[in-house]
Amino acid sequence: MAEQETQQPVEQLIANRREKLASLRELGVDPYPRRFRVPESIGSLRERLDAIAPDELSADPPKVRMAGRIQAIRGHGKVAFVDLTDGAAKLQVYVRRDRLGEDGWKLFKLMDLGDFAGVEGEAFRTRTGELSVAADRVTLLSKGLRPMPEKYHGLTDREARARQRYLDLLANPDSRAEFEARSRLVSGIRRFLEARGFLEVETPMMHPIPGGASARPFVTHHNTMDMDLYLRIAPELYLKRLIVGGFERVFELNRNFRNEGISTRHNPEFTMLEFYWAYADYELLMDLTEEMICHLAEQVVGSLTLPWGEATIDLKRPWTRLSLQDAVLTYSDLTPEDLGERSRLEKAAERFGVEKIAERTDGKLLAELFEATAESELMQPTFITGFPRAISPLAKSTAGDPDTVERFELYMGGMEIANAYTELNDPIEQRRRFEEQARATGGVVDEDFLRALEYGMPPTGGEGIGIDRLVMLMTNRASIRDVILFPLLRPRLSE
RNA sequence: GGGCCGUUAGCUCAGUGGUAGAGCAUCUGACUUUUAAUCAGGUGGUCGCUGGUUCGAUCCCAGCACGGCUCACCA
Repeated sequence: MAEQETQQPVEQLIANRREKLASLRELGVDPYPRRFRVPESIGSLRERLDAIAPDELSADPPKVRMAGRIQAIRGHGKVAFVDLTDGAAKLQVYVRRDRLGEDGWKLFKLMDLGDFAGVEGEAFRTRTGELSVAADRVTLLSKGLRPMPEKYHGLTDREARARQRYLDLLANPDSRAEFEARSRLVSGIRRFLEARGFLEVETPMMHPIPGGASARPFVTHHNTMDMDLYLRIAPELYLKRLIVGGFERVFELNRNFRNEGISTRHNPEFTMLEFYWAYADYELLMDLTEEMICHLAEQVVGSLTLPWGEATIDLKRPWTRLSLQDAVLTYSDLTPEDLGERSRLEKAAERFGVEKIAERTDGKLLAELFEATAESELMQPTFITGFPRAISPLAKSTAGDPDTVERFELYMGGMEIANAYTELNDPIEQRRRFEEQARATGGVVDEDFLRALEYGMPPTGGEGIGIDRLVMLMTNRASIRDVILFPLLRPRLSE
């Protein structure tokens, strides 16, 4: 209907395909049939056929059956070559008019790039040696109405790639490979931890009290209970309740939500691994972290050296361990005296552009100086230790040094990757820290968590690893948006 | 939120103060072993949106939208 309306260009291309769709229906063809069973993927079919010697293949051509998306059509008059792909692999189909018959050929001519097709035929090799299937029958499995991205350059516009990820995955094999790598990484983590007796658990994503980190939460509301809830900023306090409950090794690998700025390293929802290990401490966690990340790199990348922009990250163990203070001293011209008394510290902070100096504690200033001087320089895997107690409310203090805690952060590629500590399990000390924090920032004390600690929590080591950033490192991507299938973007008004 | 940059055909990209071009895709024709098939011809544009300057703006200026990088916020 309404054919005389002014047609926009895409609409013309769509109209072409809709006309073919109508023609197919007139021929009695269902353009969206219910099923087309295939015994195997194109990749596995290919592999099987590749193993057959050429003369054997031509002597006794195997009957094959496969399905996939039409990626290319090279027409040659009464013959055509079609690339059929299932995303992972592709196999060429040789279509002949005399082999399909008039009806089959007419039907084939109504197919377009991007349509899904089922093919039955015989395998053979062309004279250039290309493994192919001579089609006896081509069945339309799904008609596409929109034109596919260009075959050679793919889809490069970064905004379009993120908004229409399905097109990115279709058109850019590299992108697909990176998300497959992400999947292998996540599954590798599960197997690694399960093999060591860790139990995967699921704790609430909606919290009555946000806790476990200091970021601003997203707020939502439950109507029938008439209560505000916060999307979790960290699962930490729930996982430790499970340690209290007697699960001695637990992990959770899922989303956290933080209502903060967006950058190449921050997405409002991101994936975090947190695990807790009873009777362990942060020293053991460092060993486990080295072991796990090396294991994952070998599994996902196949190597312990990771290309990272202009640099190369070498995961060979052992990794450098450096205190927060030594890191600042190493990556700046500051002296130990500059980091000593308050006035010197403030001066140093000012010199490196730290803001709100007056209202920040000594420990916070040191951490700020670390960020300003060392963080972006830490390319090789480095455990930073010696964190001030004042910025670590959930960590146990170092023996003989009440101002420092048993905590480390792992840095690689100039990014924070992990954060871990020997968990504070003294309920009285934990209450003091919470109350101190509540006074300073106006937060709410999680009484239920404190009550759990009062029942007794064993000495425990706990760690969080930012999975998106780890994927960035393993796939050499500079932006977190490249490793999240559907990163948050503002909606576009048109469309 | 600040700074810098970008937005041209479905896709990938050129380009100019005088109403826009290429390749791929699409359409028509030729072609029975091609593979970024080839050859010939055609269709396709609100040059992100809105204003301003100008005889004339896709181009210059301003605002807005969306995106990229970066700083800030933030672990």
